[in-house]
Amino acid sequence: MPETILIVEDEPALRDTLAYNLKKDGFAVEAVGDGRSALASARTLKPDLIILDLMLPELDGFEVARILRKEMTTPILMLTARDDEIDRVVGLEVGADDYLTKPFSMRELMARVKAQLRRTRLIQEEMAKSGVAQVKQEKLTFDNLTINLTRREVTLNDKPIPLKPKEYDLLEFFARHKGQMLSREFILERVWGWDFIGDSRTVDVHVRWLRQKIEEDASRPKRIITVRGGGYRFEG
Amino acid sequence: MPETILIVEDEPALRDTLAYNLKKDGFAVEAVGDGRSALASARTLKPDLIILDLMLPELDGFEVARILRKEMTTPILMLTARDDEIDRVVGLEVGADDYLTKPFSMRELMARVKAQLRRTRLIQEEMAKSGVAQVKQEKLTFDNLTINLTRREVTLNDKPIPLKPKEYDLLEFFARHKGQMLSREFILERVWGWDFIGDSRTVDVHVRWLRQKIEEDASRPKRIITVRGGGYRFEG
DNA sequence: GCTTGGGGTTAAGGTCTTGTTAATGAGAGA
DNA sequence: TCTCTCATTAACAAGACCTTAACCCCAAGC
Repeated sequence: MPETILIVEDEPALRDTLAYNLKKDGFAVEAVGDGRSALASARTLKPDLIILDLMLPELDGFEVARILRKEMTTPILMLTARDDEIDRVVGLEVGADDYLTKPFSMRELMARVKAQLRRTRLIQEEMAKSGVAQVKQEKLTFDNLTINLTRREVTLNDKPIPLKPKEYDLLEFFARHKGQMLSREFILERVWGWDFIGDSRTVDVHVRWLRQKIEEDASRPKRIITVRGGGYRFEG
Repeated sequence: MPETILIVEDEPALRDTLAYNLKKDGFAVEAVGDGRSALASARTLKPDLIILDLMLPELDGFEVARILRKEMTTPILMLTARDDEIDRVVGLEVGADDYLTKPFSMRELMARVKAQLRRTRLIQEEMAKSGVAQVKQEKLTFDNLTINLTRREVTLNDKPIPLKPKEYDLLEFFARHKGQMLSREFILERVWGWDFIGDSRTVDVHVRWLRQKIEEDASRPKRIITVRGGGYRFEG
């Protein structure tokens, strides 16, 4: 439900500030520090907006933007250090949707993020209006398991699986972080909310319910793997 | 065919500079100096983008933007004199897509104009690809339920169903977003308006009334489905 | 084999969401 | 101004859902 934002910034201090402020405003935030992880995260996370620093280790922002542009229409907000890079950033070469020149104020960034997201929503609206209301349905697919983000519905072998709200949230979160080991604390923070006070065993219970619904054999899970002493890992 | 840009700026010097530079880059430019003409031009000209100064005689930029937003999705780039107006400009109150704080460089303006237009073009391509009809739809039909958009009338089994204004708005909105989960907040924002302050339970009540009128068995709805923890979903 | 600790499993409250109804208020039109 | 319609909100009921806590089981180390 909350909109997801991917931050790609190698400088830890700025990255944290960005993440903090966006979270405070109710966004689901994921932050990475290099180009290669950026690609990976963008692909599995399917964020609603990407904040991308131009200067990056491994694979610079130019490259990342160019690649992502071919794969998705997700709006990209570029962070540049030098004013004279603007032309390349916004031009056909990269195709960012917006940019900010460092240093910038957090207020300005928030304003631009919101403007960008609102535009996206407006456009979808427009598409719906101009005819058959078939907006593209966003989905995450793993074999015979599909999570339809637009419908907030999960199907297994094309049969809808009724999930309780928290189960769905949890599964979506797992799916967006496929292959990563996720500690109970991390899951609680992101799915339940930073203000959740309670037992981390709560996660276990929900995992069990999920397993019963999406695993072939819940007692021998293949999708949601237990990492003893660590947490869980979703394998797809 | 060149893209058309409408400039709304009361200061002649700046207006001419803007027009000159945009023309030089191949845009078709129309420039006006006050809010009232802005509305008129925007309506007849249907520009691809509007550059709108905040401070205007007759009708200020806030008002102009607010009015135009309800009529069209044309991207609006706001020019503001003061940094602290950003929040209002980009916020829900006005809904500009981008803004520039005076003074700004022409290069920066051009960059933002192009970014904005680029995105619009991208989206249109996307729309074309997904085969969305260009023609305005007159009716939306779902089995035995028909929504006549031009007449603003709903029939079930060819029998007209009397709907109250908000009920109709809500139903049309659902219909245009068939298959999408819609949160109460989203519905409120779109059907009630950006500026609606109030209880999200309001939606529930209207949904109930709608269900009573268009569902076969209102207590076991097949069209307007409750998505627990999420909102509602119209299934057609 | 035994011990230990983490994870699995279950069911009982307690809490939160939604459905439903009715009263109040706002606004249009007579 | 009065009347009527419609929108909004409050309040309660019903039921779905979440959390906790208790108990069980298994894996790994001894």
